[in-house]
Amino acid sequence: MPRPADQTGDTRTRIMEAASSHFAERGFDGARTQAIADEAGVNKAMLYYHFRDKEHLYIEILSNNLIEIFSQIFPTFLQQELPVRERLLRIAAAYHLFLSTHPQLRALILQELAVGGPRLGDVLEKVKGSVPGLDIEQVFMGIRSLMDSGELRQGDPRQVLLHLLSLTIFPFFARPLLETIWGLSPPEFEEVMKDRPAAVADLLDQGLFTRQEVR
Amino acid sequence: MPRPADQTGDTRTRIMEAASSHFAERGFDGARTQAIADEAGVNKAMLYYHFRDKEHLYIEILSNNLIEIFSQIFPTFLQQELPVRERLLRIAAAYHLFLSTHPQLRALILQELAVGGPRLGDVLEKVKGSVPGLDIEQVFMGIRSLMDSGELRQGDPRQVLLHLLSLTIFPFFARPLLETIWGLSPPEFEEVMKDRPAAVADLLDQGLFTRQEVR
DNA sequence: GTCTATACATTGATAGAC
DNA sequence: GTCTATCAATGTATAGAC
Repeated sequence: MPRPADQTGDTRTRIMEAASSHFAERGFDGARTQAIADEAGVNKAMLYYHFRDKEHLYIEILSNNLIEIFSQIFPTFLQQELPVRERLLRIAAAYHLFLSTHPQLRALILQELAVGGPRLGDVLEKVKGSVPGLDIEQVFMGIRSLMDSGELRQGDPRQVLLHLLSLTIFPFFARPLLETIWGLSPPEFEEVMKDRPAAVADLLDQGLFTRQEVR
Repeated sequence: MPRPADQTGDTRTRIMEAASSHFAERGFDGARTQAIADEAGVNKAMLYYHFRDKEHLYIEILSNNLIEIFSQIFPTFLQQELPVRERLLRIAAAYHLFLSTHPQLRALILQELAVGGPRLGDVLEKVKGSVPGLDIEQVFMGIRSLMDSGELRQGDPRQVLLHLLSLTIFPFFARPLLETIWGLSPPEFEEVMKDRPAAVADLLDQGLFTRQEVR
C-alpha cells in the first residue's frame, strides 16, 4: 500500500523508510526509484542528492537493518551469568522476537541471499564499524569452553550455532512455501510459530526420539 | 558466464535451461528476456512463441524444478520398512543431497520466497498435477502414529517436520551470510556442510546438552 | 518455427533553475 | 535542499516476412 507523502521526519529519513519497504518487497532489481520517491513524498532527484545512486541507497538500508539486529542480539551471545541452557535459549528467543516484529528485515535479508549476497561484503564493513563487539570467534570460543567444562556435549561449535540459527530462523524464511504446501492459513501458521520456541527448547533438551537406554 | 548458443536439444528445452539459470541468479524482476534468448541461442521472439510471456515462462521453470525435487523426495516420507530414526535421517539426507547437487533449485526457491511467494499457488497446482502422491496430511499422520506407538516423543507433528527441514535446508539458504559473517572461505563452508548430516543426526539423537539425570 | 524490425513504456540518472 | 524537465538506455512484447 503506497501511502502518499506523509511528511514525518526529515527527507533523508523518509527516503530510507520508503526505500526499506520497497527493497524488502521487490528486491534491488524489482524496486523502482520512482515508487520510492513517491512514497517518501519527495522528488526522485532527491534520492540522488542524498545518496549517490540506487546501489548506495540499498547498501545503506541493508547495513542499517543488520546493525539494528546485531547490536541488539550480539550482547546475548556473550553474557556469562546465566546457565548454558538459558543462554542458548535466549539467543534463539532474541532472533525469534526480532524476526517476528521486523518482517521487513527478514525480507531484506532473503532478497540479498537470493541473489547470492553480492553486496554483503560492503555491508558487513559498515556493520563492523557500528557494532564494535561483533566478533564471531569469541562466540565459538565461548561454546567450546562450555564443551570443555562439560556443560555442552562435545562437537563442532559451528554446528551447534548452526543448529540454533536453523531451528529459529528457517521457519520465517520458508513461510510462504510452508503455508502453500502444508495448506496453512496465516493464522494457523502464526499458531505454529507461537509454539516454536518451546518446541525448539524441547528438541535441544531431549532430542527427537524416545530413550530406550542411557549412556 | 553466458555461453552463447550451444545448439543442444530442441529450442523449447534450451530456452528453459537458459531461463532457469537467469531466474535463479537474478530473480523474476532481475532476469532479462534478452539475456535468456542470447544464452539459449535463439531470438527473443521465440520466448513469446513457446511460452506466452515472461511470467508463464517463470512459472513453468519453477514448477518443473519443484516437481523434480518432490517426486524424488516424497516417496522417502512414506516408506514404512525402515526404523523411525533411519526414515527421518533419510528424508534429511535426501534434501541435503538434492540441494547440494542442485544449486539452481535452491536459488530459485529463495528468489520466490524473497518476494513472498506470489506465484506459489499457481506453481503448486502444476506440481500436484504431476506428483500424484503429494499429500502432506499423510506425512503428519505417519509422524503421529509413530508418536502413539512410542517410537517418537509426543508433540506436534508439524514441529517435528519443521525441525527436520530447518536443520537441513537453512544452511543452504543462509550460505552467503554465514560465509561473510563467520569469515569462512567456500572450501571451509563446504567442510561444515560435509559434517552437517552427522551433526543433525547427533542432535536428533541426543539433544544438545549433557545429561545429568534420566527420566 | 524462426527471424527482423519495431512499438511503446519505463527505467536510472543528470542538468540547471530556484 | 528541492524541484522541473529531460535524456539515453533498456525493458517487455508484438507484427509480419520468410
